[in-house]
Amino acid sequence: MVKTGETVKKLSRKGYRLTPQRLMILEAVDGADDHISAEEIYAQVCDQYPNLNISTVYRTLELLKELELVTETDLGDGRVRYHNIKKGHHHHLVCHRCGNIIDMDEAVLSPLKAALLMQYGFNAELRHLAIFGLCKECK
Amino acid sequence: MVKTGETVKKLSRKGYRLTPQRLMILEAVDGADDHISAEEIYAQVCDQYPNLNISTVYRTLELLKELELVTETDLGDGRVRYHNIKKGHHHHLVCHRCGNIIDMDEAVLSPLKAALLMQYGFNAELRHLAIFGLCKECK
DNA sequence: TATGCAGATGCAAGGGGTTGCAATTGCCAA
DNA sequence: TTGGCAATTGCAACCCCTTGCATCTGCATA
Ligand SMILES: [Zn+2]
Ligand SMILES: [Zn+2]
Ligand SMILES: [Zn+2]
Ligand SMILES: [Zn+2]
Repeated sequence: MVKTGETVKKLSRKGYRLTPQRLMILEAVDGADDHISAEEIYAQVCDQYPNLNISTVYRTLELLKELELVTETDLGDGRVRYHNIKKGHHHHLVCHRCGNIIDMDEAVLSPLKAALLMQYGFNAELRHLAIFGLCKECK
Repeated sequence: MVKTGETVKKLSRKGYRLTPQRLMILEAVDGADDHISAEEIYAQVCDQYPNLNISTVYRTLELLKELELVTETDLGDGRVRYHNIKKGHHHHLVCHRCGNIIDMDEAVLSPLKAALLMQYGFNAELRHLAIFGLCKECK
C-alpha cells in the first residue's frame, strides 16, 4: 500500500527525506492487520535492520502523523497505537470493565463537531478517538 | 472544602483508611485554584511532610478517582491534572497551535452521550474531557 | 491488652515515551 | 568532484507514571 513515489513527494515538499528507516517503519505500519504499537513496529523492523533505535521509530511516527500518513489512538492500555490513515476514519468505544472495543463510524461525531464550531468557533480534530465507558453487557 | 467525616465514611465503606498522607494530598488538590498535577501536589505536601513518596501520591489520586472525589484530565502537556469533583463537571477545548484552553459546559456532550447509548447501547463516561483542535483565532 | 491481619507506605526498578547532543548521511551548489 | 550544510540517526539521559516487594500501621477480635 506504500506508494514510495508519492511518499517521497510529500516528504520532500517539506524538506524531509525518505530514509530506509522511515520506509521500513511505514511498511510495518502498513502491513499490520490491526492497530500497531511503536514497540511492535520496532521489533518487526529490527528483524531486517538491527541497528534501528526505538527513538527513531517514535520520531518517524511523529513525522508521519504530521504528514497525515498515519493516525494514532490510545485505547487505554498504556501505549499508543497507529495505523495507516487510508484504512479509513473511525473511532472506538472502549468498555473499561470487559475490555470490549466497538468500532464506530466517523459520522457519529459530526453533530458534536458542528456544535463546537457553531458555539465556540472551535475547529475540533476528532480523528481516531477512543471513548471510554461501559458496553451494553456491562452496564 | 474537605469534609473529613464524610471522606472517612466514603473510604471505610470500602475498607480503606484516611491516612495523614491521603488527607494532605486531598487538601492539596482541594486548595489548588486550578487543575493541579501530581508533581505539584507532591512538592506541596512535601513541605510539611518530607517523607512522602511520589508513588503514594499517584496511588492516592487513583483511589480518590475511584471514590469520585477527584477527576483527572490530560490537557496535552504530558502530564495528567486533577481537581476536586465538586468544582463542577466541565470539559476543555485545547488549541494545539496557540495553547489556548476554552472551558466548555458538560451539556455540550449530552447529545453525543445519548446517541452512543441509542445506537450502540454504550454508556460513555464523558467526564472532564479535553478535545483538541484549532481555536477561532488559529483556524 | 495482646495478637492477627489486611491496608498503606517507601523504595527501587521498570515501562512507555521524549530530548539534547554528537556523529553520520545525503542533497546541492560551486 | 568536492565542500558545505541541513536533515537524520543512535545513544544516553531524562520525564511521567506504575508496580513488586518488604516494612510498617492501625483496626478488630479474643
Ligand atoms: Zn482505530
Ligand atoms: Zn463491557
Ligand atoms: Zn477542568
Ligand atoms: Zn489557537
